[in-house]
This record gives sequence, structure tokens and C-alpha cells, in this order.
Amino acid sequence: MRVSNLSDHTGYWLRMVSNAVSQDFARKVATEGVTVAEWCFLRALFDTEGTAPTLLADQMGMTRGAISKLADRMMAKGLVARIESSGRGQILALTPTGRAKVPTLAAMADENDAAYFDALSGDDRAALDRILQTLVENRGLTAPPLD
Amino acid sequence: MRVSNLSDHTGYWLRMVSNAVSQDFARKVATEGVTVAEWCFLRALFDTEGTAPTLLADQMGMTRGAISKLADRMMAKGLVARIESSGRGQILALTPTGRAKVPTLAAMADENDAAYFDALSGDDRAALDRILQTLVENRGLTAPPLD
DNA sequence: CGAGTTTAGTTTCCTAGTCAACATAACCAG
DNA sequence: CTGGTTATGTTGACTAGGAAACTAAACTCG
Repeated sequence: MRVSNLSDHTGYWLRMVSNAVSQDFARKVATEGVTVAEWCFLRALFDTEGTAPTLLADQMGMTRGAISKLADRMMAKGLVARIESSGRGQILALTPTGRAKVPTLAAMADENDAAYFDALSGDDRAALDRILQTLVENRGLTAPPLD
Repeated sequence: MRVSNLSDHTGYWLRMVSNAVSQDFARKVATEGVTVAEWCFLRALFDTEGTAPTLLADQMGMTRGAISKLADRMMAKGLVARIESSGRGQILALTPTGRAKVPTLAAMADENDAAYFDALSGDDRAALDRILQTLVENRGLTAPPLD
């Protein structure tokens, strides 16, 4: 019986590269004591005064439960504060410490991306970006890149 | 303070597409009662008489512990058998049931890949494959696409 | 107003990995 | 052969997330 091989699929190579990029980035930010999810969380909060957990869950493509726990962990690290707002609702906001970390982490993200993609020719880089955009639009993807 | 945005990075979009592809595939194979890791496991075993767990761990980019547990689950599903070989070593092999599932799952993999990438123009498809290969070679990636 | 419904956040249970400690078998030197 | 080292597979503790039940607040409308 003839069956296709894993490596026959574009998705296989896509995943291979994507995982390598992410894992490398995870290693880098770990030196700052932060996970990739935490980085996304910090970055999302960076240009707001504060955000409701549910909204953050939508933006990050995670469940409210996950955000709840993530917020706990980040509060424990002193990066984020929960601000009781009107009644039940709450607002998550960066602490000064958390805010101060963002530029460092953003630089790591830039560096990580460059390490992989600056090696491509200008044409290839542009083609890759364009093709990925096409795929995102074709499939109407809006969910962010966390598992 | 000016910091880059998540979506400024090629890696962000790569991950977005890669995750969408994988999650769609996960949904598909779930209808056959199988996870993506299990599919990789089955496929790896398909064209051998049997494989040692440690070798499989290398091939799949997982730890021996993970393979041990994965093998337990798949034995419970009747897809895989542990064959005691000489002394300590063991050999994992497909059962007839496991073997029978592979073509179906492979067809799903083909279909999933097509759903995403057949929509691209021939040129773009070729360019994507080529660029991904370039990245794999640049970085010397060998680890398989599981997290 | 007050009862039912919607929404927000938390919690519990589950899954699927890693990592590191472990037991034991295999290998190799003397 | 025997003692130390290496390799194999398993296990237990831990992590990060999802799903769904749960709690409580906030709306709605009769």
C-alpha cells in the first residue's frame, strides 16, 4: 500500500520551521524569566492603560481560564497588576517592572526574527511574507499564533 | 518608548498559519480517534517491521518518556504492539488494526495540505516550498515538527 | 422592582508533553 | 568473571493549556 510521507506535505516543513523559530525565541526570552505566552501578554498590555481579561483572551486566542492563570503567574512575578474596576469586571495592567521589560523582549523578538529571515534574499523574504498573508486571508485566520 | 509589534515579525505569521494547519489536521484525525502525535507514530512505524522506542524518539523529536507513554496509549487503542526483543530492548510495531488506519490518515494529511496550499498559484506554492527548504538548510533543522 | 438570562472570572479535571531520577540490562576492561 | 560505565525504558513530579462546571455580578424586560 502506497501512502504519502510526512515530508511530502508543505505543512510539515512549515511546522518544522515555525517550531524552530518559536523554540529559539522561547529560549531567548527564558533568559528574562518569561515564557512566550507571557511575552504576548506583556506586549498586548504595553500600549494600553489596561485591558479586561476577556478581551485579552480574544486577542491572544486563549481561553479565559488560561488568561486567569497566566495573570496569576505574572502577578506573582510582579509584572502585572489586577485593578478592580466597576463591580465584577477587572482590568489587567502592566506594573512599571512589567513595562520596563517590554523593550528588551521586543528587541529579542526582532533579533530572533532576523536570525531566521534576514538570511533570505530580499525577494524571498518579500515572497514569504506575501504568501503567508495570502494564506491568512484565504482561510480568514484571525486567531493569534499561540497553540 | 517605541517597540516592535508582534505582527511585525515573519515568525508571527508563520506560526499563525502553521498552527491553523496543524489544528485543522488535528480535528480531522480526531474523527479517527487519533492525535497528531499518534499519526506521526503510526506513519513512522508503517514502513518498518518494527522500531526501537529510542530510535522513534529521535525520529519524532520527543523524549523517551513521551514515547513510552504514547506507546502505552496506542497499545490501549490496539494500534501498536510491544515486542520483547533480546533482553532489555523492545520493538514497537503496528498491529494489523494500526496498519490499516495509516492509508486513511495519510489521505487526511494530503487533503489537509491541499486545503491550505492548493489555493496558491503554482509559482507561489513552489516558492514557499523552496523558501522553507532554504530555511531548514540554513539553520540545519532536523528535528521533526512536533512541539 | 424582581425573575430570568447573559456575561465575567475562577476553578477543577483532564491531556500531553518535559525533565530528572530510577532500575536494570548490556557492554567492556582488567 | 566481575566491577564500572553506558544505554534503555519507565516512572513521578511538574508545566501549560483546554473544556466545562461553577459563582456571582450585570443586564433586561414584564
